[in-house]
Amino acid sequence: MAPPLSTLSPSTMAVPSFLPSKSFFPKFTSITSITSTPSLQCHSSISEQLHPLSLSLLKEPAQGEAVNSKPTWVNPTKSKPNIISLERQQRTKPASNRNQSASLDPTLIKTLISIPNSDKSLFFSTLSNAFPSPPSQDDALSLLKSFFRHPEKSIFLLGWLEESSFQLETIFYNLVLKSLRAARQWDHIDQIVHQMLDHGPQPDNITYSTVITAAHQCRRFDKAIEWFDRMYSAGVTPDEVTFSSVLKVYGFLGKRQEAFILYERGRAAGWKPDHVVFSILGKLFGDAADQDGMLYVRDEMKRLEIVPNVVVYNTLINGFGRAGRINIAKDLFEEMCQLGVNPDARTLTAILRIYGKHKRNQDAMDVWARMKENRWPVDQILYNTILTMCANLETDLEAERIFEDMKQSQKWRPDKWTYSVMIKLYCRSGKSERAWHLLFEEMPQRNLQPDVTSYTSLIDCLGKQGRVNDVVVVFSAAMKTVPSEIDDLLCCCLLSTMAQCKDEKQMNAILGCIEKANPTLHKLICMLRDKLVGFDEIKKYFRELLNRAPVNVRRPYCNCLIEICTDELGFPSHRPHELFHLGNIYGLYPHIETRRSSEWSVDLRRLSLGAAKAALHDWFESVAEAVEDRESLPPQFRVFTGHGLDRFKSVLTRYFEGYLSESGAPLHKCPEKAGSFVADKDDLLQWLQSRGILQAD
DNA sequence: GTAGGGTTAG
Repeated sequence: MAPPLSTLSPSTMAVPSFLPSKSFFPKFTSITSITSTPSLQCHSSISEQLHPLSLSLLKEPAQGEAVNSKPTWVNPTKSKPNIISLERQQRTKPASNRNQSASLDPTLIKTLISIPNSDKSLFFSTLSNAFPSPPSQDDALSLLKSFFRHPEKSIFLLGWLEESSFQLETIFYNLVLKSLRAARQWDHIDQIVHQMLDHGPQPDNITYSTVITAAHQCRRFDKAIEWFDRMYSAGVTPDEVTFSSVLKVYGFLGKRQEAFILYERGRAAGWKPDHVVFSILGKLFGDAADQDGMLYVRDEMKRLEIVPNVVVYNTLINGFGRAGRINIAKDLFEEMCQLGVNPDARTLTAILRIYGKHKRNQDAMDVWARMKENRWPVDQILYNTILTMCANLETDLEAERIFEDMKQSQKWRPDKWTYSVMIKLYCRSGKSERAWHLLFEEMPQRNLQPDVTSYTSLIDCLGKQGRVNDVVVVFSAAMKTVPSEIDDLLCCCLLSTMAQCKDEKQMNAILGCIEKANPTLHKLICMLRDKLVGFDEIKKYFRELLNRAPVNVRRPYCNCLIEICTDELGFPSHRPHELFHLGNIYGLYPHIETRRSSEWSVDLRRLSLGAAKAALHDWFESVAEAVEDRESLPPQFRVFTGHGLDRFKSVLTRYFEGYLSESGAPLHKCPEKAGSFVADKDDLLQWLQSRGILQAD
């Protein structure tokens, strides 16, 4: 029993609801060493694993039919409808009239291109003069190809050919569509394909794949899927290229399940996919950090005995890196080297980025040495990635050496990305003078326009040093050069500068910057300063601010706001607590409190100082509430503040040592667990009562 | 761009 065509179309595919959202692959593939067994491995295949699933997805048995009955093709007079055509559509060269196919006059093409788009009649008459009799197929195609960057001219030519009763085959329309795709003219494309369906010539696989990729590029994903569906109803079975175009659309939409089901259906029809398909699938799963999906791609290739090429390796290495599976990425990299698949600049960019990000110094240095030894190819992005890697691995001297090399190089000169990495590197270690020199001296000398991240780094660095006036200077420069790029991260750095302000004058200077950068934030700060403004109104503006900010900046925003309210800048004393409460409402501080029968704890690590104080106060209150609610309490309470040798990691602990002893809290440094303070239940409750946080019995 | 499909940086 073959499914009716409509059930083959992807938009009507059922997606089983029991599949987990992160990865829909059953956990069947154990992660095995790739390098040790480059030959085919005997994994149980996913189609075997999903056998019962495929019965419900691939076929839709009639009611009453046993699920395990073997379907038979009962109507031999009709061909079996297929999901995919196993033969790729061949490009056909149209019959050409060799007598008239002399190369076209380049001045004619220039003349035609120079005709204003408003003057269609001049375009037509110029053509008619040049071709008293209809042009050959070859000439018409050459003309169309030379109009690739001039979609209006492509359309004109098509119109003129139609008028000249020229035999227009599908290839002519396909070329026009390509020209329109380059110009991102979606509506025009849609219109032309409809016209083809209505009046001919009929669209073929090349038409549909051009249309699907055009819809993708024009961000009309709904249309991409719609046209894929439509080709089945028009009786055109997609081939591998059209299939991969739509798989890519699914990838962009994050529709992994749909892509997987479509792929499996193609496979079930006997399709043997090529490298391009696997690289699309690899990216699709890699972008979602879906390890099982990527392992599936790898295993499928092994099953089909296809050795990945460099592009497939690149997508998989990137994907496993994104999923945090550094060792698998490393194994893949070593495997490709062993198999003689030469890494290119993108491979090296991928692997070095991963090693840098995850502090794999030794692995990084090893690859770098091999790069020099084997003279592996380099490009600008790879150069900058190596620099970023050095910054991540904190090998600043090496970074400086590479930077100097680049300045001397004729081929790989520093660009704005290079400068951004160096500025960040200097700012991280407090070398604001050097960063300043790069940003305001060297970059203009080299005619490089900094982007916002460089300004943000420098503002952050100067802010931490309390150089408020310099922060204002840098901000003004940013407003002048990149006003449209000023973002929430930069505003966060302005806020943290504000917490460093010594007096009203400094604070007003920063407030002035914030007013220009983000009026909502400015309004919120003014409200926070006004003791008459209530919680609900603060909540409304806070929410508005957070909703507009990207997810990764929301918590820093809240931290910084708590910070400025904590410092003695004239904010009402209850603001930090209110803001911390709001941060909790919006899920910015998850998993801070833990309650076990033996111990309750609060984890203040990774909080700013002010936020940590607010969190601790909040915790004391929640303990008091538990007492009042007669909950059973553990014998011990613990506060984590973290530990470490560097200044950043120990600052919270040192601060709390002072704070806790000043306030007489019975939390004492715990020798067994570094970076934490403990209190006995009775001592803590007594102290909470003495502070009025807990009512006396 | 060879009438259609693939991979890199805060």
